[in-house]
Amino acid sequence: MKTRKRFSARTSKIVSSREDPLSVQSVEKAFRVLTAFDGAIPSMGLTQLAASVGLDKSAAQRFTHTLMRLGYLRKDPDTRRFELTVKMLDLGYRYTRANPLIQRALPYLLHLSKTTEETVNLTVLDDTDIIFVSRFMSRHVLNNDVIIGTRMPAYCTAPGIAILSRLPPNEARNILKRSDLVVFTPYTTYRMDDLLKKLEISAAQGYATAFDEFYHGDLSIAAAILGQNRWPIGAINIAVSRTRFSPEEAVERFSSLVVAAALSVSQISNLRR
Amino acid sequence: MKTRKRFSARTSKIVSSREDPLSVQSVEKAFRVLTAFDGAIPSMGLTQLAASVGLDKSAAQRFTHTLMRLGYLRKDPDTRRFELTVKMLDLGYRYTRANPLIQRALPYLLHLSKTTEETVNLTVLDDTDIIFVSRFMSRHVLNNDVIIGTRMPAYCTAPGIAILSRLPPNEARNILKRSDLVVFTPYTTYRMDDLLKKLEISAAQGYATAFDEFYHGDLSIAAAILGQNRWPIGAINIAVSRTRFSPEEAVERFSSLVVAAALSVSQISNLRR
DNA sequence: AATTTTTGTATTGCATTATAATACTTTTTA
DNA sequence: TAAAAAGTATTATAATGCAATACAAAAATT
Repeated sequence: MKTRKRFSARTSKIVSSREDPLSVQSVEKAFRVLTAFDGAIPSMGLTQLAASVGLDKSAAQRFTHTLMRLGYLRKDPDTRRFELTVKMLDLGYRYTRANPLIQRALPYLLHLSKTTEETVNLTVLDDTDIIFVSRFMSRHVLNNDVIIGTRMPAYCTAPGIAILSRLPPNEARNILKRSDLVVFTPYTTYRMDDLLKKLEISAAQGYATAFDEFYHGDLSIAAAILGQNRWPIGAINIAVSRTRFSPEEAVERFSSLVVAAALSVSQISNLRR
Repeated sequence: MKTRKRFSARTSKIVSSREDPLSVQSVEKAFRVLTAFDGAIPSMGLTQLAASVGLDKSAAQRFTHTLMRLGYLRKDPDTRRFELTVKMLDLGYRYTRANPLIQRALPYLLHLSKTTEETVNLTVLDDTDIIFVSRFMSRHVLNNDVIIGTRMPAYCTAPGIAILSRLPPNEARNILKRSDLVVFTPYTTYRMDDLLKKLEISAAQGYATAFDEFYHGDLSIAAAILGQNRWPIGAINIAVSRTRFSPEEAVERFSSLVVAAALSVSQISNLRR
């Protein structure tokens, strides 16, 4: 009867291991535990954690123990709740330091930041999102809760459109199709044909714009960075506040700077096709 | 007889598992693989990776496979070398968002940053190091390769001294003893009794200073943030360039601001003992 | 250009490791 | 104060992860 219980209990696991026998399930579970914590759920007790990641108490126990030993998790001695440790930052730090694009772009971003005194970002694409990987905020900055690691949908951001516009058209189209096209503001471009038109315009002029599409009052101008195969590997953008510039002024002032910086970081001689 | 076989076959592993049978070794190995990459070694082939983390090729194969499936590692299709993906940033991001100290401190840091127009940092202690967890750079910034996640030795930084000075004296002493006291500049404080004196001064005046101790030309003033038990949980510092201020001017201008901000973020009514 | 060596990929039987049940302890709630 | 819930510790079992091996594909060398 013991065996029977076990059998029924593990059916799903057996299936999943069959699907990919090379994959180490313990590792996957450990990451399930780690990624159970975020801004909404900053700490959990063992039972709560176990429930939230779909493990039994024993398993949760072993993984929390392991992750504590490795230093990524700590348990508050009073509340006995688990929380992430600062060592988690090491992981992101490793990526930043190991990434040649970020290292190569750094001086250009700094230069842009100092000459314009506006907010300058480097972003990369991850499926349907862009992720901020390097950021220099101006003192006029609008938005303080965009930090390194923040994700935004590609379709409604200047960097996202700039990157998509340099992908083969059907690739870009696929990404847009997969995207959850939410209307964040009255100015959000969300209709597929409007988005495709934006891509065309971006490809033609060499830079993309997004005015009030995600945040109210945010004017953003971006140009894609291309790798050796002319494949877009990221984007540089400048973001300014509508209170200080009109869209036209912003384009006039910053588009050529952004394009020039993106070209400098690109591993090719000319951004145009 | 089973037990006997176990014993002979895998002596080293048995030892380690005996020491801590609750720990999941696969997870530990996965993290060995992930943390093999950094600025110095941004990418590796399978064999090289296996050698560098002390796994055989089979194991390296399974862990890279697993980590790729989870999205933290990618393999360049041309070079077949592995590298970290931007998903690593998610992990650090989770910590930042889940950490109540960082969230609580944010508005005060922003305020400091805007009013002073100087570089403002929030740091926490991790053993003998401080780690930058939040940072607002001024345009006069000296040092561009300090980013979120950067570690520095506590003993030669203002935030480090500020934090240590609020620990029980023998705790602070133990940390200093464990520290590798490197002389970075001619002004680095590295003798134990000088360091202890710095702690005393910091405790007495409520803020710590570090002038040219790690970077030439860097003047830093820090105050510790205390938790409910008056235990230091981090520090706020302002860093300015010697080209623009003398140490005395910097102290005069910024020490009270830093102390006030740290007190505001602290969960107590008064920074003094 | 051919050969050797190195590196990467795929497969499999075996036994160690991870598992999950259970018992026990402590804390919280009623 | 009792009951319930949460956390901790232990252990037999078998499924998982292991490492050997074979195969394939690039580099490196001749």
